[in-house]
Amino acid sequence: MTRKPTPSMSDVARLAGVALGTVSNVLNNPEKVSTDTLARVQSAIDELGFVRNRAARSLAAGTSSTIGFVLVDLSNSFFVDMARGAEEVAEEEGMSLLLANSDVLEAKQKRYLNLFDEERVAGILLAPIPGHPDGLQRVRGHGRDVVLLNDSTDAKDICSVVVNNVHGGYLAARHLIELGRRRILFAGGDDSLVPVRDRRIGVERAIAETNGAVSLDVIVTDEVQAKHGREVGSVVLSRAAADRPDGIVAAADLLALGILQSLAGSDIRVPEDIAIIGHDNNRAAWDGVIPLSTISQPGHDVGASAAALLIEEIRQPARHVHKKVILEPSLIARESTLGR
Amino acid sequence: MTRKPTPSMSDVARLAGVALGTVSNVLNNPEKVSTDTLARVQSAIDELGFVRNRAARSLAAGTSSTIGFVLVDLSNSFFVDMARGAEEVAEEEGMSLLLANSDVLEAKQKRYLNLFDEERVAGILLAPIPGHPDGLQRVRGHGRDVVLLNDSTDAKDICSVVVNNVHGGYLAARHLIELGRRRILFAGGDDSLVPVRDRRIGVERAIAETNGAVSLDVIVTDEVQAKHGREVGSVVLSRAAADRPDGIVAAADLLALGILQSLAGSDIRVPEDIAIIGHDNNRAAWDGVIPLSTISQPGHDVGASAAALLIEEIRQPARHVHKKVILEPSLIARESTLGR
DNA sequence: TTGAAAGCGTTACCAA
DNA sequence: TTGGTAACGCTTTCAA
Repeated sequence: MTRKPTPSMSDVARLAGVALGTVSNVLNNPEKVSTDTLARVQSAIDELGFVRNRAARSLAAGTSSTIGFVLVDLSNSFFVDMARGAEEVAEEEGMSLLLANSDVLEAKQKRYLNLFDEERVAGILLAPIPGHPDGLQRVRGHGRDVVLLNDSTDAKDICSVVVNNVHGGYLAARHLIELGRRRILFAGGDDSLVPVRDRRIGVERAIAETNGAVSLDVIVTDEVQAKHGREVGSVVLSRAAADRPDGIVAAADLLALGILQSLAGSDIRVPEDIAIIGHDNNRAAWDGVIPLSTISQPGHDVGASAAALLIEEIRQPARHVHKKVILEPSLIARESTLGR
Repeated sequence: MTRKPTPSMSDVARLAGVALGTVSNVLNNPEKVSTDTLARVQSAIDELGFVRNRAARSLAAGTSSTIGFVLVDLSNSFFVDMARGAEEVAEEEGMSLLLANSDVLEAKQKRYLNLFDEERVAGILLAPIPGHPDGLQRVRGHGRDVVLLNDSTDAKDICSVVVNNVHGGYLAARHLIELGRRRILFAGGDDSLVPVRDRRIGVERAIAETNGAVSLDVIVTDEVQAKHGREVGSVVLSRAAADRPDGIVAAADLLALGILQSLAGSDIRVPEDIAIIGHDNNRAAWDGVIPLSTISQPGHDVGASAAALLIEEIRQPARHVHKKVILEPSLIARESTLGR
């Protein structure tokens, strides 16, 4: 099979018997071309199977219409939601969104940031490795527009969109308190995980508002996977009934799920004896045997706002003002707190 | 903030006091440059904060080192696994992988296929919308190399990597049979979903091998979500005990999970009374209260093989032979069939 | 080893 | 409205 060289605009021009610039106009400013020239060029394009060369295009025009999104973890539906939200906005605005997964590896994050930089994309969305917005400064230094998702920086010259995790923790605790729970347990990782720390702070705030009517206990886990939740469950089970909590706020749904699992093997009933609420609205959570109440992250909106911010920055650099957008999570109550 | 224009190679050349071609050599053939010229150019690059322009690069060189992966559904971990597998291989081979999510929408699939085509990527990986490898022929026609994932076509001039779903169904049924189950139920969507159909065929094959010792019953669901599984559960519960299956093969894990949920509310014990096995090894499955046995899709390997095939095709078009690679799924037995 | 110059396929401008 | 032509930033000969 002989592979014909890809036809170029000049091939099209020759076949249609017009000048090169005219072909360009047919593609980019069709209204500036007479009807029959347009038709002639169009059929030449079809006949040749011509496909625009974006490399040449963006080189000549000095602009690109694609946005690069470097995200930390595709296995986490929160980030996939962001991608979807960003994609919708980008599409509405006539831009395309390309994804790169850093997979929680600094080296990859740096590589892809650099790739998009070399690619001269119109702008970059970055959901960085927690606490590692590396390479960001480099890219910023090159004048490329960047918006941070689910993370923020002290730098004032960059937009970011984050979720109010403090409020998330607060909502979770309030929910349990309103259901009449008086001995609350917060389970989560240590303070190095900022979202976890914020959620705990929110919980503490809700507890404080009760003026001592509700007690708070905290168990710090190594991570926030189901496995660690099962460990929390064992600890709870090992206590005398009177010392057990009647409500648990877990810093993540998988953690909550683990707790649910270990409690399922005992005579403790959920939510009658212990109500449980998690965070993130993972699919794993609501598809469980006991659907888990949770604090839902507005992933879709995070992505959409970030993309909107980025596009504004790209299109109106002069009037654009850098800002930090804070989105609110919301409560989704299911069986693990409400019962059937 | 005044935004300096991005420096180019000629700026670097001027600052370093060398010719343009020398700078290019420093970047691409450093061994052809004397040590001190190299150092001088390097420091000029650093001083200016120079970043290669890939558009110009690929335009001039006529080649690209990025691969585009258009995938159908980022919410499905199977495809995310493929992306990860493909990324690993691409990275080893010095290429970058960019992702685009078609989100089960034909229009988007076409758009992104076209984008990568215009971008003149080195090659394209496509995990198409089931039964809709649209736009594929167009892209292929332009001479771009494409490899199909989790789908195949009659066309002989294209590589594809698929999973042997018939074998998956067979493995699932064999597992139940070996555990002593004699009344098997297969639950899944209708035949328009090829993977589901294939799994059913595999189950039928395993049943046939028993020469009538094991019976098969089939329930066709609208889709394969947890919700539909709960419906299947109700049907089973509504039957007289003697008419109930003692083993269920579900075409997907979410479906199995739904069945598990509705059975949990009854006095039927899993797996003592009914053993259940799903398909796909979704996280939702193994994080459940009763860890679900499942047939695991080799997503990672599908992605890795596809990327390897694509890169071979890109690098050695002459000696490359198009092939269809069939990967085998494997059994992961957990509590829902084995018990504790 | 280094330098100079010819493309690569577009866009954008100016003249016709 | 159309045609011609100079960039765009790089790679790749070919000479020096």
